[in-house]
Amino acid sequence: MKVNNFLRFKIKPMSELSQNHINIRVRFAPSPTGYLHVGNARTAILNWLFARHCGGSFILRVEDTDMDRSTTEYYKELLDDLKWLGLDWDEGPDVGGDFGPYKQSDRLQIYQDYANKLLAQGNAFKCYCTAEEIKEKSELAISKGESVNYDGTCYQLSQEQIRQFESQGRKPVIRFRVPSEEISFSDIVRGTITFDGDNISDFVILRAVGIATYNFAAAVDDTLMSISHIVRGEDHLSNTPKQILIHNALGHTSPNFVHIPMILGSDRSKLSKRHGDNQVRQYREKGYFPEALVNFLSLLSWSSPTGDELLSMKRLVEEFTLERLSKSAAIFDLEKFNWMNGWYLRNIEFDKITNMAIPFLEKEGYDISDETFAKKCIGAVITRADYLQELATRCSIFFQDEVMFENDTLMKSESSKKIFAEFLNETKNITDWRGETFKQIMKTIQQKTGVKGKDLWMPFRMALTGLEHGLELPNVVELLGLEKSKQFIQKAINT
RNA sequence: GGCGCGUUCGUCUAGUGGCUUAGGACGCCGCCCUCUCAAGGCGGAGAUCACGGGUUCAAAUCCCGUACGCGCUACCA
Repeated sequence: MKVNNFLRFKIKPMSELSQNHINIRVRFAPSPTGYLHVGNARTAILNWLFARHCGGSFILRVEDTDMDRSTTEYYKELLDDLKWLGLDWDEGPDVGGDFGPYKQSDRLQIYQDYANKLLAQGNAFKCYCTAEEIKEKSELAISKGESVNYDGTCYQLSQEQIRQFESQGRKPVIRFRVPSEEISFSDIVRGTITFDGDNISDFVILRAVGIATYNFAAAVDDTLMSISHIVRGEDHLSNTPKQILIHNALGHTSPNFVHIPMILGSDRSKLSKRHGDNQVRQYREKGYFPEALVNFLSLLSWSSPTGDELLSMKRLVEEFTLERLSKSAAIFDLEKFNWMNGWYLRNIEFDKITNMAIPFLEKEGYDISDETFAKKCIGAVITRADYLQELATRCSIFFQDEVMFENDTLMKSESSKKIFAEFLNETKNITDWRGETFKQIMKTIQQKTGVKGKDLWMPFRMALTGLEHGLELPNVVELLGLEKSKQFIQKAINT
């Protein structure tokens, strides 16, 4: 039987007007079971933007109730990646706060107490069914076309039955008893959403080992931490009625819900390793910029009212509102992200770029003892790279001792041999070697040999860099220096 | 299987009943610049607004249905 309890569960919708109040409290609640996923990063970013836009609080809560998969190593890396993104939090496991502790593993007693309260109130019950028994029953239900619900085996156990289970060594879990009624709530992105309790199974809130499960811990903490808006991924939409049920049973008011769309891979399935890099750390290691990642990720399912896309953190904070969140999932388009990062590469202050790029050059094994030289190399290739690792790779032409030709047929022609020979001849007495000098020599070669344009420049580019297309040669030779330039041309002649 | 959510150019999106011959960005193509390739500037192609019904003088925008996609259905989060 369904009892319409709509009014009881209805969440008062909060308009953007009231969001300007100071008591906006949002949280990012990751579990430290791996490196930060870009989807989670986007959730963190949106929470942070919302909090900063409203002058509210951004809280970091670590959900490590899965003891098997959570590690302190990942916990540290998580914080590190969030900081790298430029996010900061007002309360969290590392900075403390009035609503701590902020690590769920430090709150286990709280969950046990609340579970006992629900037990005493009759909102929960001990269940001795094994995982195997439950699985068997749910498969049967599916085969019959029914929704997979707990069948109530342990609702009314006698003392005798309990004794029997205990003597078998069974440890009970605590399940929440889902009432047979409608659960309705207002999602700021999606509007009113209604679930029927009859379609929700009695779910475990406390494991046999006494540790709370996600839905329970999250529901308890969100109210205890006075969270005003839960901004999280759409994959939690179906968890929401369970959490509301818990809030309600505990006599708490539910926060506002904001379910943001998922980020998908190119084939529209959930973004995973298969699609390439899906961790913040991977982009970080390739030399993408945090401000570019934040910019790009915030534009997945959100847009500025101005229509602009290149947005600083400052502008994102100023312009971000929940109203402009879209409902549909977005594909992570690496090509567009590359473009955006490339834009940052070319627009961030050059000194900052070089400081960030130098470690990447080092990693390539280049000799960067001459910093001025390294900077010039970076400047020479900056328009041809989208991220620092690519930039470093492109700098190889300045540090290699030998040129590997992409295509050597170009250099075997009569005219190529002629212009190369002329080059060696012209540089015999040169001491002052700059790009201008090279240009002059090229002009002279052209006059003497009659070779010009592509036929003149292409062989030189191939001889000096090994590439058919690429940099402005005067720049290249200046950085290469006279000796190396001559040496490379000599090698080209011998090819 | 059940329940929930979603669906505008290849991709990210604007659009909240007439301002829309559906706008912008990435990518693609062309032109300019130029020794080449980038970068930059300019321009172009690209969407019967998933499909089918309604409501309305008028619908991408409101309602219903269908299809497809995604999520949840764990003693994961």
